[in-house]
Amino acid sequence: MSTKFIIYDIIHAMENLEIAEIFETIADMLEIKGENVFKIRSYRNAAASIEGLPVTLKSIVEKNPKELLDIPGIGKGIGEKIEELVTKGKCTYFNELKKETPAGLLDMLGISGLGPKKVALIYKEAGIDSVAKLEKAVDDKKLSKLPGFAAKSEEKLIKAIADYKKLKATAGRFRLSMAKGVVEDIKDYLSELKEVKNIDHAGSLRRWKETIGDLDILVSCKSMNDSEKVMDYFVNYNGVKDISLKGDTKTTVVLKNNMQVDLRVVEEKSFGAAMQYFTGSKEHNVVFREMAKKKGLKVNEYGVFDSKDNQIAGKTEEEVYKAVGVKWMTPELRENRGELNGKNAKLPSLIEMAHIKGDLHMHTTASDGANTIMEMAESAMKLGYEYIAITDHSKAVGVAHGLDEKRLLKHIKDIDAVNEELKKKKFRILKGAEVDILSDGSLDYDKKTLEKLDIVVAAVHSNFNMKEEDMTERITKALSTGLVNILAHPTGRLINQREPYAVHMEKVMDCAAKYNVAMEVNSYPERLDLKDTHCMMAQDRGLKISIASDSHSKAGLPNIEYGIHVARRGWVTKDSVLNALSVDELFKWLT
DNA sequence: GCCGTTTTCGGCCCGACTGTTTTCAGTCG
Repeated sequence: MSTKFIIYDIIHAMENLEIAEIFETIADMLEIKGENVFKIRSYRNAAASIEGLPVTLKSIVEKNPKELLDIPGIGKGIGEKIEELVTKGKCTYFNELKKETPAGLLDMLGISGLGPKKVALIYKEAGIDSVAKLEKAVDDKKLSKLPGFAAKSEEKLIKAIADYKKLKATAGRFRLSMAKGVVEDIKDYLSELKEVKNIDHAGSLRRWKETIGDLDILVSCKSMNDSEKVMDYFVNYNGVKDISLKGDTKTTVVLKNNMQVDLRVVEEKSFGAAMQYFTGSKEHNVVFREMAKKKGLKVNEYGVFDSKDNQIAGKTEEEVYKAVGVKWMTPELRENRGELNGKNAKLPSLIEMAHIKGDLHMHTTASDGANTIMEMAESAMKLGYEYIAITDHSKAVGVAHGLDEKRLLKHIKDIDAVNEELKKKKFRILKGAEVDILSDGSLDYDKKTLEKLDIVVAAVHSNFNMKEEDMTERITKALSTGLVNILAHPTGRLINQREPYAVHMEKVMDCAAKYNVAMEVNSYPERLDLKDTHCMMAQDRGLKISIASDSHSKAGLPNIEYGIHVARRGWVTKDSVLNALSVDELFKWLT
């Protein structure tokens, strides 16, 4: 092996998410150091910008490093650091900072109530540089000697350290579907109070982010005199474990499942402004408020105010946007990806539930589903669909009672029979299968059997032992047979367990484009792994996107809602969605 | 460190809650 190859192997090509994380860490270290706050913000902006990027930084650097400067939030300094990270696999500035900042200090920042100033103080005055040492110091009552740390601070720290450890075990974020269930329950509970006029949830859940950090709920009352009553009632919700803080307008609790919930109470004339404010994203709001400022206006959670501090908008979100000269936009778009003032300020017309004509991934009792072919079809008709595809597991997934050739052939006949029955209702069931790409390098069935199917969904099932390069290779091999119509969960990973590698996704998408394979946005609550950025990557390549429920019961069909919203976050339009096609158009695409 | 329809310097979003203060800094979202 030549030296060149050895070096390439050692230097692991830096991925977008890793680079974003390095900039976040740099920002944390600069905060502890007490650096200029705007410099710190620049690093955080750059990190956020990189996270939402639909292309790899590696591909930009390879093409032309100067194009890095076109990315919002990235200038000369950070651009150079990205180039160094991509080509050399390291960042000198980052390494220098690391030398002067003990790693444990960064962990300590994760403890609620401890910010950079206090961490720096504890480190300087008491030499504490890890969560473990901090825990011991609190136990030994050593912290109370420090300025600003009285008895109450220590008491709070003990709790905060315990919470930190628990939250770390759950990686700090929760699945969208779980968060949705919890928030609806709390909203039901709060609406029983007659003082509550309006109630809705905001935050990343309203933006339908794939994972949720905490819940934000907003309530409006006729008079702020009622707010205390609302807060008292809220903290008595039976899921509440701890009350973190409680005031007239803002209360924060931690639920028994360690989820944090913020409740805000505002007057009715401010409800829209508060919804806008707390829906975010933070980056979207910063740009929005800057735009307002340029027009001599001020935006906060109570409304839009003119130079004389008169409120000119605030009751509804629409009027808040309008007052600043922006058309209201759906929360999924509010990520500062150019939706406010970018070159493409013309917003896309996004896919909607009403556009969906069918669902191309579901299971029946033949493998691990709970309902029959007919039951699934009837439920789909109730949703107004024209067609579905039955795609039971192949024999590769033994635990799911996957079908071998013989059982698949019988399954096909069964589907034919149901199709015959539903003919007069003009409903069509496509004969399909979900094959597993990683199993043995084949597509689980021979070519003759696969050609009897209308549609083949190829899935990459979780395999934590397989190297990313090997996964890419197997996917490429499978797609190049020309027998696959849809590629499902190409990362093979479940959310929160491991992030997919951007380079892997880029190669897979290029391959899918070459063989005209659609990418699936999977709505199964445990998955949702084709993320917003992946949808953008797919659309950039002209790929069709299949938004599927992957339901294992008739009750699971409406879960497609989650996939639709994730696709909307990725600016997916109706034209890109495979299952927005009519049944005739779909068959035309398949052949 | 980034940015520009007040442009190459001088800005950079806004407010609630807490604890320990004696009027506010730190943290958080």
